[in-house]
Amino acid sequence: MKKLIAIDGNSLLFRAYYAIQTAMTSRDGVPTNALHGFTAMLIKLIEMEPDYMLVAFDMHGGTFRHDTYPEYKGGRKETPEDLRPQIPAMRELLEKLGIATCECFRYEADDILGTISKKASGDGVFTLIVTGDRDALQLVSGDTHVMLTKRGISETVEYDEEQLLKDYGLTPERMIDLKALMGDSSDNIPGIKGVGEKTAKTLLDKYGDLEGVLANAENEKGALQKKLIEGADSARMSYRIGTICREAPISIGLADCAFDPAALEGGIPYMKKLGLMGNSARMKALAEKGGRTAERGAEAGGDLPEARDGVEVIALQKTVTVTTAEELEKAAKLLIKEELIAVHAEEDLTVFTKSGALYVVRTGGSLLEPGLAPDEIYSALAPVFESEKVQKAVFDAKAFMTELKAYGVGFNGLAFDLTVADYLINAINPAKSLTSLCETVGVPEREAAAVMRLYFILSAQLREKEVSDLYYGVELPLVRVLFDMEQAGFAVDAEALGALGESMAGRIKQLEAEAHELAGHSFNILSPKQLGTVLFDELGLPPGKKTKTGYSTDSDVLESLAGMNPIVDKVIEYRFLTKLRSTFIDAMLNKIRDGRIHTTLNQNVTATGRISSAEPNLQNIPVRTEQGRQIRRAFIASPGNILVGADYSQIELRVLAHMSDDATLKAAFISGGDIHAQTAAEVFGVPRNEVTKEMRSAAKAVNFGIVYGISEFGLANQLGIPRYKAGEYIRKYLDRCTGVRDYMKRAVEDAKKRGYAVTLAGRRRDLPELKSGNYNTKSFGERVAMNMPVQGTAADVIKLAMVRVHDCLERGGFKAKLVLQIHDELIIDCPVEEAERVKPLLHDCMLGVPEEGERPETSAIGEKLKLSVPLVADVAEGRSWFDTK
DNA sequence: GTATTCACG
DNA sequence: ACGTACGTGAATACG
Repeated sequence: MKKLIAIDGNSLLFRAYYAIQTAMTSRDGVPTNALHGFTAMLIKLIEMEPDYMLVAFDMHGGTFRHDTYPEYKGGRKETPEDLRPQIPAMRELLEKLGIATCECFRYEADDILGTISKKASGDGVFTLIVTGDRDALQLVSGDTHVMLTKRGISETVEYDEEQLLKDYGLTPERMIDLKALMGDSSDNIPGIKGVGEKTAKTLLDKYGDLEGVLANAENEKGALQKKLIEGADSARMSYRIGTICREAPISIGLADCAFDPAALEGGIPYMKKLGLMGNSARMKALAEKGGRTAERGAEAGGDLPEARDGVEVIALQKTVTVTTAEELEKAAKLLIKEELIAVHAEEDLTVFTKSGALYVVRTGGSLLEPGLAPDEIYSALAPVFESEKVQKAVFDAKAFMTELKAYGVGFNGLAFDLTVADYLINAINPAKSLTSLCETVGVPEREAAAVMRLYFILSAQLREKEVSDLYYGVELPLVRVLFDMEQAGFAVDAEALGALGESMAGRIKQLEAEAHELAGHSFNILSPKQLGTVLFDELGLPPGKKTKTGYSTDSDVLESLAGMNPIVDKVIEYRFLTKLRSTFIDAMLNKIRDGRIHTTLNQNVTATGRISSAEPNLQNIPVRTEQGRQIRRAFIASPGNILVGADYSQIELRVLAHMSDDATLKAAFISGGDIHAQTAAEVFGVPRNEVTKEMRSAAKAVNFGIVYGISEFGLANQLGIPRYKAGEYIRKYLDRCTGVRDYMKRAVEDAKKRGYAVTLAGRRRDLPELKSGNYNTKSFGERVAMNMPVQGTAADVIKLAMVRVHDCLERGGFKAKLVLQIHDELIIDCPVEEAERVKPLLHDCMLGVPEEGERPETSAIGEKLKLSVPLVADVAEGRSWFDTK
């Protein structure tokens, strides 16, 4: 099927302009920041080998859709001064590159895209619309996809009907209804006032479409009913404004958009003139490639670049396209004999073998194009994926395993995970997609062929950075551990959780009413802006800190106001309770699937090596307040099971004691007892039995501060004491713990010298901040240089423990399963009869007892993580998470 | 989309 | 003189 790429020129330039704020100009002084971004994107799109290309532009001076409605005020933002000259420059460049452009009097770029894609569809041509404007999503169909840019233009998401349904829960046509209801402030589409995305979605789910919603207005309650009735006209107008025209009188046809890569050559001199050096080189390569392909008659592959940097490269020998069940069977038979394959599933499933064969398994399929359904593909290839003998390299193995699992297919024989390797090589900007990884590493292939190439390149980089043992010993085996934890999920008592929420409703209502009463009028307590007005302007309370946008109303400020006006306590409690309810009760209830919550555990997000949890985050379930902690009663063991939990005691301070080799700190841990009290005794120079509560809590703050890379200001802030006093504490601490003082100094010096901070297991974090001339940036870098090795080593320790626990449970034939990790804590859902054996197993693994027959890399990391102070882990059990303490 | 706030380690 | 504690994720408000 032929392919048209249709681009919204204005939208993309706008996005690129905001994404790249650095001032750049061409030789004759034209600003070029947006041009850089745009051409980079253009190159990316040309690499997709379109048959047709078109860039559409807005034409100003009133547009058809808008000025048919006199009540519509128009919503076009002023084009920034230094973006303006870039638009004609872009058009000139496109012309020289032989890429068609189009504008249409009284129509927007959107309408042109809508019109050309409809034409293409009629001619049996597939269209990819590229824009930053979500409005375009209404154009999605079987043969029209929309690629949206995100975070400026660096990331893109391609929407087909399925993806749209997944992200928005709506069909393309209903996207217009959604906008008609919720409006769009950036386009000045009014919608219905007071109806946001959530309400709009709920209404559409209930009544189908906009007219259905409006017809059923009287079925809704109170305020919403009123809004719907009063806003009906506004919504209908918004609907018409929001509907992209697909019959615009454009002067261009599909044939005019025919794209010839060889013609790109013509734009190179102009690109150089504009100062787009890097991009012009890439463009030139594309032009040459295009020329050659044209001469040879579009023969794919065959000209892979030579091996570089001494890295082994497997040349492509042949491409096998699989479109029928018979071909699939044949491919499965051949693949099962392979020792190593690279696999990638994005649009098509691709497999690249060690012998250089590329299999492209066509998914989806349509009347026009053959293809296979995912369940056919996966079940036919199941023996390959499930075989330990066929080793596999994958971009994101956990995601792939999750995909397979949805079709009941397992996965074994993980040889390499690119995302995890990339994370060890550069933890700060982990790759978001295979394509972006290819770009940063400079790999020309795509899909499975790229996975194979990257496998060789990244494994060499792991060796260079001396993180191979950490990778093969901990991070790679951890992929399956995390996958199993996600799949297992945490059992939740939905009724108990719901009841807890119900029980709070009355109090929340009461507090709200009381706060409004005390303010003398109703207002939104959760709006920092409105709350600030009430507290500081109307009630005359003294404002403390300020934020960028106005008064700060955070809990520090509110605490300091307590007692000055009874409203303050109401606000504090109101905030607290609504936080518990919305984040930890309502949101959790929405995430329960067959009685369990399945979080996603991210292995490549944090800069220090920790794991993070999302959708939902189970690592921040309340514990510090008694009322918040009640939520943990709803997190329970499976029927017939019990939860076994264990947490490390003071793991970061123990790691610090080891790394600094500080005599005082080490002695404190070796003798055992209360570390904060001991620190207090040292800092305040009193015997242990004379340490007061206040002294202990001050010492505790100092200990935290030390781990974070202490500063006088930070400690003073935390404790609410004057700076000189905080300085005194720190000096006293460091005078007593000279080993820590030396360590801090050394940590910064070493990081400066090496350019990165490093943990005991060898995990690195690059620290370009240390080279900065900016005091703040540099100071931040210094604190990170002190903190990362400590926090990161603690992460190394518990990750190693997780791999061992998982392995021991599996090999011991236990039914018990790890279900959660919270940085220094592990939780196992354990059959009652296994508990007495699982508890010591968990404890041993956490304390670093090596396992018999584990892989040598794991043992090597175990050796590196042996500390000179004892590790302590407290094990407990209970029916609910509340009880495992 | 960004800012603010707050939950956890 | 500068202006901060380290690492996360999520809900809400608002332009």
